Amino acid sequence: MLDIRFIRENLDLIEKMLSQRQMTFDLSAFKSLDEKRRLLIKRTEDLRAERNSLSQTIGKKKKENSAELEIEQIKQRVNEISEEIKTLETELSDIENEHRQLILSIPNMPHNSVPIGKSSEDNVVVRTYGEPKKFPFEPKPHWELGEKLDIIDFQRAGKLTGARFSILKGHGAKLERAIINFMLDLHTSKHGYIEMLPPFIVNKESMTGTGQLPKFAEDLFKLENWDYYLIPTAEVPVTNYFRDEILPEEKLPIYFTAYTPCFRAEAGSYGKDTKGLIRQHQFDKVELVKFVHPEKSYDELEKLTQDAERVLQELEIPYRVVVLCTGDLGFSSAKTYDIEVYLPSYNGYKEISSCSNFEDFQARRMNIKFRPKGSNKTEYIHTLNGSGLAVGRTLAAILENYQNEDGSITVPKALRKYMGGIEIIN
RNA sequence: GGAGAGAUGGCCGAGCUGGUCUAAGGCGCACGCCUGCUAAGCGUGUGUACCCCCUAAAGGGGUACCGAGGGUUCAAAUCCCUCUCUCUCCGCCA
Repeated sequence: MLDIRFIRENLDLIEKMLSQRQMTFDLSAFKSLDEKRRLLIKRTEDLRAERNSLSQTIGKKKKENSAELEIEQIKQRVNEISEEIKTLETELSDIENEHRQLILSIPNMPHNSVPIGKSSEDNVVVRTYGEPKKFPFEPKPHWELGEKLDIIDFQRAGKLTGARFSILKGHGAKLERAIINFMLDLHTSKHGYIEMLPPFIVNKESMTGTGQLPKFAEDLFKLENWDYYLIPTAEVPVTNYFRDEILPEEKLPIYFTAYTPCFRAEAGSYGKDTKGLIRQHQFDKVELVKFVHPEKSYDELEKLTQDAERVLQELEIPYRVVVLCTGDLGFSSAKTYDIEVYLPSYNGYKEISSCSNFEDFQARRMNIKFRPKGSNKTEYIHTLNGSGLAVGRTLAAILENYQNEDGSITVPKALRKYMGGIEIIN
């Protein structure tokens, strides 16, 4: 959410931003609605002020034992005002609702270092790590490797649930667990994050706080008969942890990491990545979340991205980092780096982590502030998050990058102690 | 699931037989004074959101907010209803 006054005073900037994000938005509707709203507020508030002062007068007159008739006349007048207020209030509440929905559906302003572009094709590669391995044989995609080794079962998952679900079995399940533990240990012991295991179900307020609602309801799984949703990412419960709180400045920055399954309906993704583990309705992810001082948030974004990259470095898997252009940038984000892992089955790179600085966009929605030293005023903090990493895609990347000619998988050195010393899956 | 108690500003905490509540008091914080230093003391100021006026800046006025939403009333932190959450006890349960 952007500041209302900022929107009002910078409509031309907003318009430019929206077109850079490839979005259409009726700003003139906002303008007239905003003016109407302010006019109505003024009128109702003036009437309320009159009612309040008349009511006080009645209290005083009663104490002074004034004439009943006089008091009755004032009551009569107040009743008339109240009627008028009631009419205006219904009108106003409709307008307030519409106004709020409009503001909540305006995306964040991109940082000025974000390249301008139309789509993911205009994203800019920032750095590349490692060289894609040259296989002396034809490498297989992870879904073939996984099924042959009987460590991933897509068929029966379809029976149990439906499309875009999978079952990990035996060493596949163990590898998933190993990856999760490896990532959590790395971030807690080397990067200073505090581990959290949050609820996997949250309410509407939390979804609104991080920006999934009201705009992206169709991407979420909602529980029947409850106003609760399955989380699409740990970002939602972890970032909302401090909703409606004022944090002491000396506590900043605060780093959290959390493993959770993630549930995504992804209404708009039919036909994309239909094979394998890449796009599932349920997948595991280790998330990184930061609450930081506004002046430090861009330094923190660089550090957070490096923390996520470190996972792939330790696993010795090639990747590259791209900065998303305005047309590909997420709704709430001011700047995002994607980490893309090398996948032989794609003959290229695939997103495995998305690291974003939301500046005060989420903090304003969630009302998370801090009190700067030497000031009585509060300010919004900045929030960031990034995957550290998507576990399913990491497993896929390991299978594909560590495959041998006979279809067996060499376990990356960093994971062996989490795999009970197993060096080869076959 | 049953019975009871509670939710008030950054924090603690009074008010809860409706009308100077314009939410006491304390702590914390900020500024100033005082004191060789420190501690203590004294004074002043300190919530959020929105709207209006004024503006270079400062400032001034108003409305709403005492867990959330309704209701009664000229007037609600205070009375009534519904809901949420927390705590205590009982029941059930991995």
